[in-house]
Amino acid sequence: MATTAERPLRRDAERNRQRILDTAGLLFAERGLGVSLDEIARHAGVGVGTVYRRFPDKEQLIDALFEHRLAEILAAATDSLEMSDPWEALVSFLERSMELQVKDRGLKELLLGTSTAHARIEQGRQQIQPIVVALLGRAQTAGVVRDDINVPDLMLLQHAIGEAAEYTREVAPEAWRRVMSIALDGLRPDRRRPSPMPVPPLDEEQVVCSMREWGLRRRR
Amino acid sequence: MATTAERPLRRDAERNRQRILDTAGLLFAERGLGVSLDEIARHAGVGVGTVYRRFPDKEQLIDALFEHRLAEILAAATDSLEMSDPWEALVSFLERSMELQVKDRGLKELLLGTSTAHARIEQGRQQIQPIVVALLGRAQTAGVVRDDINVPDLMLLQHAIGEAAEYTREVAPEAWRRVMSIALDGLRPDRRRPSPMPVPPLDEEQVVCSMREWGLRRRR
DNA sequence: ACACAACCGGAGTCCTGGCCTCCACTTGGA
DNA sequence: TCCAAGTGGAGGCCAGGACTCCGGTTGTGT
Repeated sequence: MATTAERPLRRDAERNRQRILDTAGLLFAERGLGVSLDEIARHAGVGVGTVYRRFPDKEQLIDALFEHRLAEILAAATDSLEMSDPWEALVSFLERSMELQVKDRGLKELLLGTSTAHARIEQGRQQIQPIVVALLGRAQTAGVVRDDINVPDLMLLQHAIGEAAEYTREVAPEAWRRVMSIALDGLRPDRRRPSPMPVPPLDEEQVVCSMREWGLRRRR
Repeated sequence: MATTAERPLRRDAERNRQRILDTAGLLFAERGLGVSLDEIARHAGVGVGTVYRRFPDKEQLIDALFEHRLAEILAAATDSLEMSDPWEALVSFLERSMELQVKDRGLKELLLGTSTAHARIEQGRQQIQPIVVALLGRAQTAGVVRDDINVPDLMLLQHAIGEAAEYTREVAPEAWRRVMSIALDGLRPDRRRPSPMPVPPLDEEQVVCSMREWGLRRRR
């Protein structure tokens, strides 16, 4: 108690705090939660000390940073729930959620990773869960989604598609939509024809590039 | 020239060499290519020096180790090509290939990763490629696979499913088959009903466990 | 049985990279 | 003006991987 807003930061300090938050957001988004605080400091044009003074540990930085990101996914879920077509509703949520995760690698790691040690994130997840249950349930009772799948299947699917996105992110950042399209077609109980592909397929060269990029992204 | 089998190793040396190869195989399979030679030495019950004497660098160890693994995939491909039903042929290859990759994480990394610096692996890949083209082509002209997908799409799918497998590997090592089943249903140009799921879905607890495992597998 | 080249283990060096502390210097603002 | 608040970044600490070296051991040809 009496810890928050003890007293306003000096103006330069506040400015630095914001800079750190901003760059951390960027770096986490494009390289995942693994980036070091030193690196964030360097990119923010600020000393390491400054970072550590403001955020005693990485957890706090992450929590501060991802709260509203989580809220975005929650919003996507509730928005979708309001759509009248049960299939469109589910698809719209899955799509929006994937878009957010593709744009922000850190968010994805937070969503999929260890639950402990991020109370707020855990709480966010638990707000989202029932909505997903509702979305899936509605689609299934409407008969537009096969009923032998459950929510964990959707999670797995999201994770899988997310990795495909990761693989091609440098070369064809939208290619994951093809994978998703295939998966969505696979969720239907029956259908006459494939849904049209949202983006063109990868060509030979893009594959080679993706392989190279991916290879050296995991240091070796 | 005159380098191979210069002279047979002393018997104990040969025994150690084999031990190193064996344990390296195991460790690469379950933890990926990232494991250090020191660790391999420790698990093999052998000094680090012995490892480095026998395999001047990791590349050579890896090449020696994965040549026949690659051959297995190639065999899966050619075997499948001989099957009469074009759909069954494609499915059988994809399934076998995934099984191998799930069993051996190192193999997967090699298949998907950097092409350079592993000439033999690259060559193996190039033997497999045309067979996959044939498998897919045959299925498409037979009208059992939608024709707006190409080989890179299959790669992406494999990568994606592989990650789902990675995610649940400790808790439900067969769960990836559900994802694959959905994806396969998504590949058909049309169908009346979903194919039956090969394994039961994850329950709540398994999801939580997977999240935890996955979280701490990427150190943090 | 003996000698010795081949082989062994693993302590030790070097290096990279993360986390975090400390303190001499700057600066905002009462 | 003055000083508490704030700053930067050198440097300590530690983990862990790659690789070397050498005193000691062992297989083997004779």
